[in-house]
Amino acid sequence: MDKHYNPAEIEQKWFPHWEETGAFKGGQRPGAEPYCIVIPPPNVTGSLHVGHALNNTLQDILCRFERLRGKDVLWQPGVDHAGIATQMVVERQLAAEGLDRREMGREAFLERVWQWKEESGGTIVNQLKRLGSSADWSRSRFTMDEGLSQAVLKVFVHYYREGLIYRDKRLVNWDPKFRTAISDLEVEPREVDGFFWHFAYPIDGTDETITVATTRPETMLGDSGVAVHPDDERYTHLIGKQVRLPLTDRLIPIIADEHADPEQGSGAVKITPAHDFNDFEVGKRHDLPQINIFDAHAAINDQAPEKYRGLSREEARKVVVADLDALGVLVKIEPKRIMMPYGDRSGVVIEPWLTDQWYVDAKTLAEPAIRAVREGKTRFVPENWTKTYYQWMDNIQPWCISRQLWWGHQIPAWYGPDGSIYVAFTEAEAQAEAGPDVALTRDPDVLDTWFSSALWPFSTLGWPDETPEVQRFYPTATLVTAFDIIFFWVARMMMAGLHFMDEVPFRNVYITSLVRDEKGEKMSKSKGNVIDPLDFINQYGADALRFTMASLETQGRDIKLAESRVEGYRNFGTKLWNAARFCEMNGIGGSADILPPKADLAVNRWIIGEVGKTAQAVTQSLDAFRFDGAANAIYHFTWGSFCDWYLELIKPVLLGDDGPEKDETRAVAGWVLDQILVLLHPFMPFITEELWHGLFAGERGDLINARWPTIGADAVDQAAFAEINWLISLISAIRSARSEANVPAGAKLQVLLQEKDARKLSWLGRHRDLIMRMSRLADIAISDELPGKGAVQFIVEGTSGAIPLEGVIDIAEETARLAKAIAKIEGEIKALSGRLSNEKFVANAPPEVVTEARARLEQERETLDKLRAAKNRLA
RNA sequence: GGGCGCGUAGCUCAGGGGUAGAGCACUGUGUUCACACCGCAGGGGUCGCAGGUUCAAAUCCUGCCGCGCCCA
Repeated sequence: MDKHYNPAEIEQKWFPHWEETGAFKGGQRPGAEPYCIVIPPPNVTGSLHVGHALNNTLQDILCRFERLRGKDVLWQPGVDHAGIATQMVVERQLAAEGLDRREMGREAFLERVWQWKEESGGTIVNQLKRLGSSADWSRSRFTMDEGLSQAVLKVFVHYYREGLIYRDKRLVNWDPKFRTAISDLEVEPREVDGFFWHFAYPIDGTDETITVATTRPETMLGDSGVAVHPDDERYTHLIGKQVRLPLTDRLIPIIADEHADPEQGSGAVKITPAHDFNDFEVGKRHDLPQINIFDAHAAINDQAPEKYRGLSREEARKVVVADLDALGVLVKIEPKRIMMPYGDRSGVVIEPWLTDQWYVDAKTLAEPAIRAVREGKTRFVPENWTKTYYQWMDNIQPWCISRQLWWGHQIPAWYGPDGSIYVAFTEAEAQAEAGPDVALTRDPDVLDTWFSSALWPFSTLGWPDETPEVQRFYPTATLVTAFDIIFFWVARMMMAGLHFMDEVPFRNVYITSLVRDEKGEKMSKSKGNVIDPLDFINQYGADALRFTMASLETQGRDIKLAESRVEGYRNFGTKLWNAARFCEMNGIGGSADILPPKADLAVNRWIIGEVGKTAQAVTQSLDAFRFDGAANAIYHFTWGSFCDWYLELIKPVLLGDDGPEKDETRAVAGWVLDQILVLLHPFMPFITEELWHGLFAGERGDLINARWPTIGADAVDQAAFAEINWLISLISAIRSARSEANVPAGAKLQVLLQEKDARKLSWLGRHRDLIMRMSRLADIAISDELPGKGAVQFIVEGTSGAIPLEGVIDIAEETARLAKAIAKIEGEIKALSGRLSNEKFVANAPPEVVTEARARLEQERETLDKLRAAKNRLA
């Protein structure tokens, strides 16, 4: 083995090996329980960010864990075509070449997109591989693949025929930059500085005016009413009268509607049904005309007076305000913080716009999806996300699925000259339905990307074909994803899965934490605080990054990712590496056996028990999705128990003469190291696979296919546990006493122990040399009398001890040290005896708590006596 | 306005009625043939505040203060 741990070298070596040997392939263990995770498909335009790194680390931990447990694991990977994002990227490229998609035509443009996808679309997949993701890459899918497109087609047609998809003219969130509709979820409301413009509209046939306030004055060109609250007495007399709308000279009614808030502004509000979601509803209630004054670019169209036509929203606002001011209609302008909708991709202000679009009847589909969670068929972890899911599902709105883009699944709908609609699998079928002489034109729009993502858990497995994978792996076990796509994706998969597969798409939904930067701020490009996980991989290795992610992944709290943690876990890798090297140097190797070797020595029996406890802790934690708990358990065992104690405790045996003790110890040490490698493999796959091979020359296959430990906490040998615990405490106490008395590290001293207990004396006899070695002593003697002056004293597990140090001890300092220990223990005794003398405590507390308190009190009193005696000896 | 969550050691966070924990940072020290990306030893916390429930509260309940997120 190399003297130094070099993550980069190891990682390069093992990933290709695993892929080439087919270790990631699902369906290899026909007799075993299937276990399937579908990857949340990253955007084809994407590159690895910390969110992906976290998410895929956790998925990989689960998959490797279940593989080691013997399940037939399929981690289904793939990539999403990301309609708007991808079209943007390619359009930007075209623009740089002076080209425009509309000029080149749909077909040529799509060819360009595919070309781009082939060349640049694989970036994120390679990055996921660098992380060590053990997905079955040979089955990788793309939402625009032939098979997945078939699934989309089938779903659309079926939904349509069942009346779950329909075409409707409604207000949509219109993105004037991309000139497409987007869904509610793609709109990002932001609070910005704006104004409230107050206008006094003249009331027809009177000298009165009615004042309305608006944050969007230009929309007044499309006003078709003014609303007041029915109970607002200030305006009761005006209801039913007409306003002469300035600039347009149109007459519009004053209506009573509860939408008008008497507390807001003047209490009267202008109604623009074609350009505001609330006003749209008000307009419908009162049958007001919907006057659409914008074109697709959000410029003023010919519904407005000629003067304003062709002006942008921003220009129109200035001109309208100026003109109203000139007419004396402008009452005042009030600065105000207002909420404005922005497109999450385009960053421009979204325009509520009246268009024909396709909708999914989400409300109907949501019902079974809500029920499935309520009945526990799908479980959210952490559980509180269930509420978020219900809250959205209970208030779900029709889902606008058409997008005025070219990149995506084109909607399988054809229109006749009279506007009649034919939805079919093919054009021929539509034609057949329409009749031979009807000229059909296909709907040019494509579907929302999430429409295809919603089918991901079954479309990737081969549906609509009845593939063996669909049979075997649906429903999938666990979905690992972030909370921000519970609505976008999780909910929609639930709906589609239940509708077409008649079964939930996954049993568990594990919602990961959000990764923030070191200071707890959300990472964003504009803030410049984005951490590139690849930097950490390059610097510290994928294993270190993965372990960091796992150990920081606590349920329900954001992750603040600090480089120091990554560095620390790289150090952990180095520590393990060196421990393995030490084993190798001492003839310790792995074995092909999963059960612990026979052991007589207490240290060996002890460490086997510790492995059992650790294996149980890691297993239980992973079963409960407690990634932090699992990572910490294996970390502490490896570093704290194995390296710090076990390896030190067995050194005398290893350095001593050959014989059965040495053989046994080598066998146990090798077995323990094997268990560490298996337990750690889900977290740090590369270094563990490397060591697994480095430590065993024979044939036992790859670690990725090894078997998870079968022992648990029942492997603990109480006698060995007591003995080794005593040993560790004694060594620690001596070390501590030396250190506190500032004894030079090199000084070899004598220790005197006052001990009569036969069991402890036998332990002492057995470990005498070891204790001397590990606490740097020249001699250990049993003595009835302990020296006071000129000695450091300590009490450990009921044993008094002293280290004579003629002339070195500062008596005052030593007295103070003992006094401090006495004071501390006196406090504890006081608290304990206080509790025990409380009748109610003795009567009400569980008996074992009372017994334990009594035992502890006795122990503490004994220690106190010994501490006092030690202090007295100093006097 | 509705919902969710968080305030525990200098920092980052576990814990969750019955002895306050970890990692990092810090301090001292370095003998030993795995490891200075290390060893050994150590300091450091009225568990946000105030009430309540209980024999017992960091933990459960209520209110308040501070911080964050989601939805309207």
